[in-house]
Amino acid sequence: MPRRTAPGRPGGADGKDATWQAQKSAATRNQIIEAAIDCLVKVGYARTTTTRIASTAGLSRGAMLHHFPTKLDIVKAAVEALHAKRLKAFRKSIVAAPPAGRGRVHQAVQAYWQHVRHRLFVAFFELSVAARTDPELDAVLRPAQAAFDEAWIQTAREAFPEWQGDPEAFDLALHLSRYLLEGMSVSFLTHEDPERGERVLEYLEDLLRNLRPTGNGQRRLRSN
Amino acid sequence: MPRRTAPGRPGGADGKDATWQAQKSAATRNQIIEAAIDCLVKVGYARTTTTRIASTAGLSRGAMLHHFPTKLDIVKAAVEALHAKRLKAFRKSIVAAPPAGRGRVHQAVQAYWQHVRHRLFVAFFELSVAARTDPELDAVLRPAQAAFDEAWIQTAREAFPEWQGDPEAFDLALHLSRYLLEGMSVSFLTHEDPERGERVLEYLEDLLRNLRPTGNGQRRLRSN
DNA sequence: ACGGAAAAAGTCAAAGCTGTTTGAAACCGG
DNA sequence: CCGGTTTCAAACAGCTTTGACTTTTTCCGT
Repeated sequence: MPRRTAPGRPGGADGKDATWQAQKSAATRNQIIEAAIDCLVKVGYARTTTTRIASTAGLSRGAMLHHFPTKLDIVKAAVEALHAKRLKAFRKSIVAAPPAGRGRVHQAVQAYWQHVRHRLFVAFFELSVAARTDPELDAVLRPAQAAFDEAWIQTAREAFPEWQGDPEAFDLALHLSRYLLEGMSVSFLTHEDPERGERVLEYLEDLLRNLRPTGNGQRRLRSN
Repeated sequence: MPRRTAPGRPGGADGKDATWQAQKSAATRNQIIEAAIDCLVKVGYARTTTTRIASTAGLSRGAMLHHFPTKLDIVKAAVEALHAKRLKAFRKSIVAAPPAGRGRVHQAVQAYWQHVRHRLFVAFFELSVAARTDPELDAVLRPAQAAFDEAWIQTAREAFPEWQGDPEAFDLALHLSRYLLEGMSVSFLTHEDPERGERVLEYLEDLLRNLRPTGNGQRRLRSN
């Protein structure tokens, strides 16, 4: 019977305090994961090499490879950590919304806008783009993304019960906001100066206020 | 006095028919550029190597390097060709819009939607993402992108004179459409199945119809 | 203190990439 | 036909990356 906690398990997972060594191992793994996310943001996926990750984490490549035998193992762990952090941050910002009034939509839009401006989104975005042409990475990212999307939508449903009377409007509002804000964020990331988003953000808030169900299940905005 | 047209100049640029050799040279360069764009779409920027471009173009790497001494030279030529093609395609699709009525907004939205779904947009997108973390590439792409944006906006202004009574509304409509459709396209490129865009496209058309000036310079949609 | 396990570091081979150089083939005007 | 130019192809050197393997150091229970 092994006498020590296996590497990778967080300390205390078996109900007993982990040895210092096991805790140190878990801390090193976390350090590597943080370094990987850092590299994704700073130099993009293509230049996120095992050499650069190890250097950023402050240990040798050999040491790093002891914890994660292949680069894909690091990427898997980074994807998992990334999505957990993003979901946690999103939940936290959503609960800060006022219970009613104009400020509620404003806060929700600002929350998602900050979400897509965050370095964690940049890291995720780099992985997404690389996965388009990398089947191995796609096989890792796709299920994780599906799980994230499911949890994200569930979080939004719970946070905005007043919309559930009109699921169709809610679905439209959710996707409209997501595409628009992610599109704007990507534009600012790649080639635009982030100075012209405010008008669009205000307009989106107006749209969501008009889309919001009024109690009779009917949206106010009508086509010409 | 040189007796032959310099490589790189299109045949007939000096007012005389180019030699067959010069035409062949121009055709080879075009072949290389097409191959580079193909590689960007198929394998992404990071894997678009000189080896792969030459192979796709159907000639040796040495031959290719005779025409473009460095990889950045190929990229520069590809960026130029890409933007010229995208602008041409955009202009062509815009003039197909009906002169008035509901169909006008529909056609304009469909035109831009097809534009951002096209392989040329994918190639441009790959370059954009790579340029975020590559100063050398950014130095090439940024001015080209600025010129493209300028020409694109000018094309839109000329194609939609009825909006010019309300430049603010036009600017909002333009950016709203762009961010939304590019965000949706990027989502479909990277991780989503392209099956849920229709509701959003219809909604965008409604928004644009509501934003369109009615002659008294006032938008119909109002905030709560 | 000791032996075994784990963590850390160093080394190696293979593969691939880029830009440079050299050589061969094709083209063209005199 | 010939010499010069252009296009094409091959070879080379230098660099970087990855995963595997070996060695060293640290840690821990007996």
